[in-house]
Amino acid sequence: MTTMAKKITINDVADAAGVSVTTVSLVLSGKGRISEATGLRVNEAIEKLGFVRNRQAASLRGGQSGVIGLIVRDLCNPFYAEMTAGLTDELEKQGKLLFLTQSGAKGQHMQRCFETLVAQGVDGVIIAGAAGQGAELRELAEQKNLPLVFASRASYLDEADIIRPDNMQAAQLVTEHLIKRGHQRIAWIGGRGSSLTRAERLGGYCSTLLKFGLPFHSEWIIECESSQKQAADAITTLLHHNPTITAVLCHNSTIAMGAWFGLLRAGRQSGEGSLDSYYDRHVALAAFAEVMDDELDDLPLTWVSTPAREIGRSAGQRILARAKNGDDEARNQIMPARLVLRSS
Amino acid sequence: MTTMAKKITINDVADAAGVSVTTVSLVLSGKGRISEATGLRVNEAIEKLGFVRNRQAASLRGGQSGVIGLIVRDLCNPFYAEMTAGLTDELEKQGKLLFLTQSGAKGQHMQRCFETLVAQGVDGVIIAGAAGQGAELRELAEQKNLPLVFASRASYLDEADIIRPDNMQAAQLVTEHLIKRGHQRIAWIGGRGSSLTRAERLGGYCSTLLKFGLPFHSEWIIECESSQKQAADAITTLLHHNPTITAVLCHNSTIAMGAWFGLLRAGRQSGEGSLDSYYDRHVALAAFAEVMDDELDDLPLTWVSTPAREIGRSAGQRILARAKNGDDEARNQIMPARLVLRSS
DNA sequence: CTGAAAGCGCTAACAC
DNA sequence: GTGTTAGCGCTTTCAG
Repeated sequence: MTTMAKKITINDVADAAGVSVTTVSLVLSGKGRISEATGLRVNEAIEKLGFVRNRQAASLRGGQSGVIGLIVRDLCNPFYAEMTAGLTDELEKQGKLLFLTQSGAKGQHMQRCFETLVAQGVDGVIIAGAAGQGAELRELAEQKNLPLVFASRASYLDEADIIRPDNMQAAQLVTEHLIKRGHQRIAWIGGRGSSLTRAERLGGYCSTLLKFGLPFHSEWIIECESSQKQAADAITTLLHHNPTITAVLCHNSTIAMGAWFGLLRAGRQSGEGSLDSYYDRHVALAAFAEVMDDELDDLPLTWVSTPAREIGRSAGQRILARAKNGDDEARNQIMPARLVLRSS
Repeated sequence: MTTMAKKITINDVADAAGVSVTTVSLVLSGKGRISEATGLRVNEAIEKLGFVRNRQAASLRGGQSGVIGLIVRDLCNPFYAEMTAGLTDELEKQGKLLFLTQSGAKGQHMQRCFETLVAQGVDGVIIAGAAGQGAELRELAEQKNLPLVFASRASYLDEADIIRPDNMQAAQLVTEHLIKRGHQRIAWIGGRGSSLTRAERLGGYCSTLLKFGLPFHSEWIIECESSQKQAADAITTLLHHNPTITAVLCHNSTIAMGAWFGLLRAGRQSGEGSLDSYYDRHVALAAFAEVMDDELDDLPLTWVSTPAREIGRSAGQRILARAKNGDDEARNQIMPARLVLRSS
């Protein structure tokens, strides 16, 4: 603690530059037409004094705070972490800032978070993982006349302004890919029955099978925790009882890793080769990936990705658009998945 | 967009309750002695009007904003994600809020982030992953008279107010554990040579070996990316060339998973049993874990954890303490690791 | 093109 | 206990 550095305000700058505060403010925001000379003088003074504009005061008077609030269910979940990273990137790029709050796994603190953010004067709120409180929140936001955007992993019917992955299309994409590679007996491993994301993906998987006139067996759909060990065991059992299966869809990267080790153990390594040469020996693996996982680079599998980061970015653009224009345009934005092929 | 709800201020509340703004303010902050009756009346009015206090205005006048800024290197890194989660938890518990910014992997945006946070009037800044810019930042903060706390994964010599894991102690802990279980030939797998965290851990590992008069072989220390495949290959090669090794320390959970599969493949499964019965057959595995990883539950290994979440929490407490008291007390806080035993 | 002055919503002296 | 009043630092009419 050297010098109790007195806070520099635009008044000080105005004095130093020999102009009025209005002029300084104008220079700061680049609004009114300021003569080159004055502008220069003001900027010099700013530089010299090390002035930083107090945004709180600015927004108190002006209106927009340049701050967006995020309520995220659980930051440690890689999907949300990645989404949040994408969001801050986008916001910072636009010169905005983010308030981070966590609603808790079951959304216990949702209400409190929302209130806090409102009190801070945010220009909009993004909810990542609504935990079924969509309707109330939307009402609250409307009351306060505050832009609200949802970013989710699956669709919630009662919410309107939402950005989410197209889980069904993702599943269709990867299923169709496997079919086109000649696979006719495609199984599914991973996810809990209660997962909405999984349900949507299963929809895409089943519908694609139907579309190609392929058989659908509910015994080929294995529920399983996201654990490599469980996945390895699951795939082993599955193939033991259903040796004709030639391809397996994995609900996420952990499952995929586990499945791969399971295959290794069973001597039926995954591979992308044509069926003719691998029939009855190799089983092809494909997986869903919400975040890029370096681990997957080592595996000979094809995966379909719905970049969480992109969802974060879009959510950022969206909330800013809504905060700027009084109202909004597009709603219910669905982010398509991309197929990433592997040979290895 | 139903009604352009006019913003409610304490003036409205004061009117509605038939008191002055001071009284309302006092009730809000619970400071002055307010009579039971008035307090009740004010709160009723607040409730009825749906008033939310504008914190920007409050902090503009009062001083403290109740907001802390975080500059994190990369949110997608599980360590930082967990740390950030712990931090927001702590702050929210204390009624504070967090601004989240990302400095980028190489700290490219550090300066800009810092400026932005200052402009927003934060009460303090936490830096997670300083990327060697500690000194400049500390100077900047001192200039602005702003509390600054570092949260790191390893020690940076030029930074003072820092909270970090005790990597050396962690390594000592786990190494000593292995030795006490009878292991005398302990190898190391994982991490890049450029990692400071790894260097500190290696220090603890080596010094413990020395302390117990055990041999140290540099060939037993394998550098390796955090990939299961590479870890599996590395441990296989290692044991092939050095079959007498009885235990392996893994730099993180991915390495541990990979090592375990490598052992499986080689038929030398990890186990915690006494050496007598497993000698020359089983190899014991131990690992460092910065975040709890469910995957590890499946593995028969002992690990030592430095909870990233705790570091976040401590950083939160610390910055708040510094923001409250003009100055600080403890510095360079080192978070000890905890040994978690497994039998399985 | 630039300046004077009126607040944004709230808090903190200081009165009563 | 409660009311009056003067700002916090900035933007924004409205005059020059």
